Amino acid sequence: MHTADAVETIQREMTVFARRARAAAGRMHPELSLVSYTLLGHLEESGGCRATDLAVHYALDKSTVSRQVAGLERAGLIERRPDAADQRVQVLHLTGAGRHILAQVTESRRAAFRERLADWPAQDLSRFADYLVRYNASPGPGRQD
Amino acid sequence: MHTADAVETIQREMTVFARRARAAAGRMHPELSLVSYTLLGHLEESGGCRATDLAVHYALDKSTVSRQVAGLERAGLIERRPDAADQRVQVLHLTGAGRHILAQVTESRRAAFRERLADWPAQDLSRFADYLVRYNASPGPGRQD
DNA sequence: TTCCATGGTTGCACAGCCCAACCACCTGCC
DNA sequence: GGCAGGTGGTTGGGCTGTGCAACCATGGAA
Repeated sequence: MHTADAVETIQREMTVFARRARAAAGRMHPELSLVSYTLLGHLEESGGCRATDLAVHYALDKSTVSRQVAGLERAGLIERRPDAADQRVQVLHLTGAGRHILAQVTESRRAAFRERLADWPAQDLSRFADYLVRYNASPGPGRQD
Repeated sequence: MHTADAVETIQREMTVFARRARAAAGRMHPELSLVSYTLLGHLEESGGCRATDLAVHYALDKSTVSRQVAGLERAGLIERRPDAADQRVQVLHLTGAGRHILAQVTESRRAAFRERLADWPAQDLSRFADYLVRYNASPGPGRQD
């Protein structure tokens, strides 16, 4: 495959994937949208952070994050803790329930991916993962984090 | 990288990508949403098809496609032609303007991807493209096409 | 001819998003 | 101290994309 074709293909396939991912996530886990899942995952990974951090990391408007966070708190999946050093700040943390749901959804997502990738040779899997990381890590439009 | 980790990584990175793609596309091309772009692209590629075909291919509700198509027609980017064999059917075709805009957006998207992938070795590009095709082609949740 | 399937549209509701305006707090400078 | 400008967060308003359900028109088979 020539380089130009490869770039073209990557563009098209990434787009197709993006077009489907949200809907697929919604069908798989009606209880936790793709957005919520992502935010929860980030909280777990970071061990708690501010709403602004989430907004910056995901290139979302702070109002969007604010409403998502409000929803997640209403659902009892996260809690806000005051920051001792700055009264404006609320540090967001997963609750037990949040951690539980996140683990469940992660597991079922993982199972779906595993099934889908079941017949891939290990080396291909590993390379694919590497390429995705490299792609997402590269600077580009829509990447302000 | 172990297989389990690779699967985990692929899941996470694909999700991150999906989270960003729509917004990035919107920022890059306010005149043509990711959805419209995708539909136009499919029309170009297929040389004209029915709304139902689009809906099936992209796992969208037919009402969604109907509205998208209406918008694209209003914008003068596509036209509907009656199907001689079935009076219910409207075959959708790109107009000259549609072809023109699609080419522009494709080119600028291609440029963005190219820049982003500029320092990738050709072999990696080609393998990455191949993996994405393979992934998208595999059956899985959210894939009814 | 009658009945069901299929292609498409419309009404309705909802999620996710952004922008702008706003409040509360922090920080630096006078 | 006190004011100005920056920062974290919320709220109001509006748009797009989406699905579901109900509907209409046409096609096709019993």
